[in-house]
Amino acid sequence: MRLTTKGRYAVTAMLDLAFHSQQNPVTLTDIATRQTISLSYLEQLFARLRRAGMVTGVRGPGGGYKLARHASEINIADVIEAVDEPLDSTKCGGEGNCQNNKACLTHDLWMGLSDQIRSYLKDISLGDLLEKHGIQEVAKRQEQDAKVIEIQRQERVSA
Amino acid sequence: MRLTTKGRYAVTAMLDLAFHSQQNPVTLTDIATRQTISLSYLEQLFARLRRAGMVTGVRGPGGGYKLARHASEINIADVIEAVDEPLDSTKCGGEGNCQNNKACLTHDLWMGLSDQIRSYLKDISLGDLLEKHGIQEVAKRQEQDAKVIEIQRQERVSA
DNA sequence: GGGATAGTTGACTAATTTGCTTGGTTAAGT
DNA sequence: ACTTAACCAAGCAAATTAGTCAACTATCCC
Repeated sequence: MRLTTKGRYAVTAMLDLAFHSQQNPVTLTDIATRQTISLSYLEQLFARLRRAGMVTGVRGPGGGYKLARHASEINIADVIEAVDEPLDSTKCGGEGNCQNNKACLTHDLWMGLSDQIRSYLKDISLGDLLEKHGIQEVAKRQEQDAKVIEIQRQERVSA
Repeated sequence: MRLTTKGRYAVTAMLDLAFHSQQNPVTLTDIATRQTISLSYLEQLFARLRRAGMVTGVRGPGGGYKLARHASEINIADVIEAVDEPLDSTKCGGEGNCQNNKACLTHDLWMGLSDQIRSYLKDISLGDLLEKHGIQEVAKRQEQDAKVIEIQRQERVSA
């Protein structure tokens, strides 16, 4: 289990998606604008999330992404593991043969620690986070900000 | 709070140190041999650990490193944060101005999550890990393995 | 004192990952 | 047809990881 900015981006984007895709699909462009993540990087992350079966893509106008399951049934650990590399763990792929073909301290201790963190994150769903106090206000403000940015963009285009 | 291989190396090395430095200081060469981590990489990690006041260096023959405090008073979170970069968090250094000078979703959610992981790791000390079942056996075997490697090295030198 | 041991420091490098860009193709709605 | 937006792929700059090399300093033992 690793915790990097990549995982953070994925969780943030999924959270944004969970919040805004109650009825209609949400475009990556919208998420990119609201969360200030580059569109193409989001595309890469969502390709993995889609392959992991966590989101479904809808093509064409009015399309975008939706959660494949309810927000309360998608946990943080799965999101992070979907975008992270297959987590080679140490050098042995969970074989426990990293040192002279036997288990090393890393395996017996860090792996246990890692499992505890994973199980901790598995108990937290996107739905749990959405219910947290204050999220609604932040998300609303981001919608407003996004509209302002959109208006500015259109003014630049028509100028 | 980030979790990468760098932090894992640091925890593994500190654990090895905690186990072997009951009486005498332990050289980085020994740790490098037992844990198969490159000596120079260990040097970099221990330079940070020393600056963070977690270990003390003893120079000269018979020297090496010792824990600055008792193993039960050194927690995992501190070890990881000592070797990791000053964790710039997002783009704002904890200022909460990452998006249009206001807080973003990342701040309100991921940061909270990160804090929970940190406090979780703060409750686990090196001493706790040492007491875990099975550690003693692994460490003993690693000592044996290290001796074999040393003998092989000397044979190559004298040959 | 002189040499061996061992920590300390710093500069430098190769490989990998991260985050992002560019330029497309394909499916679906209008 | 045209637009929208998912999907796909190659490539690239910056950061991070992991490791090398070389010089220097403190300490112990003979």
